[in-house]
Amino acid sequence: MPPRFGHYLRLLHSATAQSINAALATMELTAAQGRIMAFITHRPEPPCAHDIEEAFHLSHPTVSGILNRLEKKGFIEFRPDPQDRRCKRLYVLPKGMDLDETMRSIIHAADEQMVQNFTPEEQEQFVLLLTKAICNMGIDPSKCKPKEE
Amino acid sequence: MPPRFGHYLRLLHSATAQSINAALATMELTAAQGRIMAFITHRPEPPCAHDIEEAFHLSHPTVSGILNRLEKKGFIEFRPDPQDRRCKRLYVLPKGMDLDETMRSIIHAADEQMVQNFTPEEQEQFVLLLTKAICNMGIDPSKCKPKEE
DNA sequence: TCTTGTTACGTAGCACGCTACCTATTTGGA
DNA sequence: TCCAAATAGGTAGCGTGCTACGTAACAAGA
Repeated sequence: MPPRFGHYLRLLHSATAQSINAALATMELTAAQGRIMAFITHRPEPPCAHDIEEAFHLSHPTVSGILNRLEKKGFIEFRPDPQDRRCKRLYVLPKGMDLDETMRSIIHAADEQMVQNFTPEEQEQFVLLLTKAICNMGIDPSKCKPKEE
Repeated sequence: MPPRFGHYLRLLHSATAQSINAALATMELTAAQGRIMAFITHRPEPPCAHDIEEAFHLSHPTVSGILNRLEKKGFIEFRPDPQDRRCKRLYVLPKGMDLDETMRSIIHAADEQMVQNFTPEEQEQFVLLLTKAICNMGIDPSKCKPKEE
């Protein structure tokens, strides 16, 4: 029997994404939009699009599309940076601030559900194996840290 | 520090998908198309679209789109089932057969790369934790077995 | 200064995943 | 038999991911 890690990875990833999407649907948000809202909200300084590309390891057209949808829905606002006119700084509007706590708890709950019956040692091992595998695929997980900790 | 399993999962999944996509690009295939080609090729009987939906846990419009692209490229062929006119049976054409070995080795190589420096115990543990997490998200991994084994 | 390279972002176009809604066929019970 | 439910699949429309290409602004060396 071949390893089939890729197969299991795909199953688990899509299951969690769908779970989060379903829970966030009531507040007009998707999983991807929620993760990025959390990132912008909890930054010490208003980030620009490029910061999100690095933190989430996404291409810039992908980020651009998500930000445009967030702006259209009134969750965030773009303001030009006077120091560097190439950057659009991202500001969370009140409508976006309101969602923050509920949204983060939903995303957190999905993580908890995934490992609900894991022992603390298993959880630790799971993170260890995941990060090790990510490194094997040529990505530095420490450079993709959406939250400050 | 929160668990952030979802974040790592997303990173790892997209990294492997991109790696496979890059390797398969020379033969006009994507990762999703390759996995489904392998499934159809190694079935004892020609499957129908519904078999693929179950094996990969995908919605039927998703499967339908991938199959249509495979047909357009001449890798597979649809033939109506005389017993049940609702089904289109999927037949691999010679052009698709030719790719099989190379394609499977590419997909296998990505799995190997992911766990290249894992001990056999770590590999076993990784599969165990992944399947356990998949069950926690309400999916039965044993019902999603793309290959016969 | 000017030119060249890098950086931040825009747009086009595509694959893949979904939900929602539709048709056609089969199946099973009254 | 006939009607209703279940099943297989189609289409529309959208969000998320990508590559490839273009533009504007910044940065650094000749």
